[in-house]
Amino acid sequence: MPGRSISIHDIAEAAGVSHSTVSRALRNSPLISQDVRDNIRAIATRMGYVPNLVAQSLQGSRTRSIGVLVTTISDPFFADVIGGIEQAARPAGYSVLLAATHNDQEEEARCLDSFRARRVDGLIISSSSSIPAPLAAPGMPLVLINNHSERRSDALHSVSIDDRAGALQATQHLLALGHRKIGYIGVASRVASNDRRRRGYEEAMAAAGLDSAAHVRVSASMTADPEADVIAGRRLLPELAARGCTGIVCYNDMVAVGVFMACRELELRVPEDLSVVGFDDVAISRYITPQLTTVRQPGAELGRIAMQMTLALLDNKPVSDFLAQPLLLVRDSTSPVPSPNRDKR
Amino acid sequence: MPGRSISIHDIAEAAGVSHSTVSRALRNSPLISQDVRDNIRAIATRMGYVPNLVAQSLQGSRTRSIGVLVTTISDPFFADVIGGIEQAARPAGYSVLLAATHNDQEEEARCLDSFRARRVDGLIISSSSSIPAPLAAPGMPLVLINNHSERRSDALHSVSIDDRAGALQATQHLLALGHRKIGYIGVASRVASNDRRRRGYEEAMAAAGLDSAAHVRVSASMTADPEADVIAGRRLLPELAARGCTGIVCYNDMVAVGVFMACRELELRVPEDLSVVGFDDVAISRYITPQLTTVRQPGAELGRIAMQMTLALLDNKPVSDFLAQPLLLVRDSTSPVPSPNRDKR
DNA sequence: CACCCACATGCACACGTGTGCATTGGTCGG
DNA sequence: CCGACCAATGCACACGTGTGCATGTGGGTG
Repeated sequence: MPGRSISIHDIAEAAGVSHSTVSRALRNSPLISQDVRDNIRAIATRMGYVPNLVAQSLQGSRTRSIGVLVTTISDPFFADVIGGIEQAARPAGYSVLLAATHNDQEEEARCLDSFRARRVDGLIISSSSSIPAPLAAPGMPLVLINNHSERRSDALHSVSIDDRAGALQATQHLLALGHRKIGYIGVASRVASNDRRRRGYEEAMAAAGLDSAAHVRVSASMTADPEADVIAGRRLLPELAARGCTGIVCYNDMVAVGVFMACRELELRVPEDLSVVGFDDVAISRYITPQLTTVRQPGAELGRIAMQMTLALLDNKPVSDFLAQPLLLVRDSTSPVPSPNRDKR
Repeated sequence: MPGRSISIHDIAEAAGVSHSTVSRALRNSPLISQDVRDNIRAIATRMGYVPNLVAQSLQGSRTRSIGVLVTTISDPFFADVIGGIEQAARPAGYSVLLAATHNDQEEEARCLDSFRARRVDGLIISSSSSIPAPLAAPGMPLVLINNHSERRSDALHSVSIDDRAGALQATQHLLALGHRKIGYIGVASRVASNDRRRRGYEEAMAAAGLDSAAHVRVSASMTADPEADVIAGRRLLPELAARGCTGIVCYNDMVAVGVFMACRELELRVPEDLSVVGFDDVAISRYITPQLTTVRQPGAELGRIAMQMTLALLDNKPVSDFLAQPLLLVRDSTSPVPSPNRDKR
């Protein structure tokens, strides 16, 4: 029993005016004389008045809140994204409602229903599953992060990174170092972005006149969890190593971590025996040994931009999709291909 | 302009009844005859009705939402906590409102004001700064995570880990391995928990009749950021190494990561030359080389329990504080103290 | 036939806030 | 001195939902 906090009616009674006057005074309306305004504001602070945002939401029909839907919070990349969103939302007076679907279609539907029921003003979705056909109310701003699915509707916008270009860049880096047998390890739990990255890899290989089909491995697991990514890298590397690959392009940094673990088990040295490139530039990539060469994907910035885009849409300003250009960070996990000392089995 | 979604009035008109009947029918009230109930429900789904939760919140005075205040989202430990909270909140029909103060007192006040204005039903705070004197409305459930500050009020509850016992255990582990000169590296940005962990370390040292005062280092930086923790470990290790320490107890895993980096720069081998113990058991601790010996602090579980405690408080059920017992996970970053081959400077 | 009761439904208010319109009191100009 | 205009404030409604109470209707019983 919260005891019901005080409202403008209480203030009105205390000041001997009507509640309308209080409402106007608090909003600094010029209709109210200066002294009455001051008096009311003083009484309000004295009584510890805190405006009821749900009542305001009901009367004007906006809640000044946005829903953020994400696959999982534990993944450091998503955590960065959420951080960026929150950081941009607060100064604008918006609150963020957070929900995590764990790649579960039903769960996702429930989350969206909840957001709809709460009448969020906008929606930011950074989840890989297919965008639900019955979107939120048409006209509600919807920004997708890393899920630019061929722009089917005019109402949905996207902020994303150029996955294809990133993977292309990563592969070209390995090619420039002299690697010829280069593998790709991906995950099926993020279908769309995985496909784009794989395609970037294949494109670079094809341009160099190299075969790639035999060196692609994609984990079938559908659980979108950093742990699952690590397991994927760890389990899929051995086959590629056995096939003589000297370089690996990974779907993301967590997969690369798994590759590192597999290498230790196989007693392969990184980068002497095997060069590894990651994707995302998650914090962890600088903390492992050797430090990971990776494609930078600025999570916090993507989140911030998505939020700003949402705000612009709420103002009916025109916005255009944002495609971030990836940046290859060369660190210590890649080196020139080893000379013909092919003593490995 | 969202076009104003349909309300129970619209359904009432379509069904030729009053809005009260619709309201009762949708809530399955036995007051309404079965056939009318079915008819109304059918019309509702046909029209795509989605109840307005803000109106419901205004009328009954609960929002079925809880505010979560956290220092930073990027820190993997906090991310785990948030994940646990969210996971427990959804099945109970609660939404979580997320905000991050970055150890900024003013920002924290603003966040709390926002939560108050939004009339959240409960509050979960996992931020280290001092609890603001003017808490939320008295009677509002408030659960603190890892901030059990001497239980000043009867209204605030806590879920936390036994920091002292954890650090004690970590230190005893090193002592059992024969280490005598053991250092502690902490951070000032999380005052309370850092003090408790330091005390556990000192207690273990004192019990073994060893000096500890000279081997304690605490980073003065107040930015609560995983990056800052890494920097702290990296910057503070060299002095302790120079003083001949063979074992280090770290405030958390991120500090340990920093220690690892410093060791590489100093060409110290872990664990041969230096044994390192972390705290938290963040995912990253299993991914670095060597895998980190650390004290497990189950973030997701703490979050889940905090949420369940909040729910119990909302039901006016009695709850008691929860103090999780830490568990030492011995991995590869600790080993017996090196024999007298003291060739180090 | 009258009365009572159960059942089904509508009326009206409450929740807290914002705002269009009416009302009042005062001042100024003609 | 009277009308007109302006400044300041109150009235009343709206937003969408839930619920106490009143209303109405039908059937059964005395």
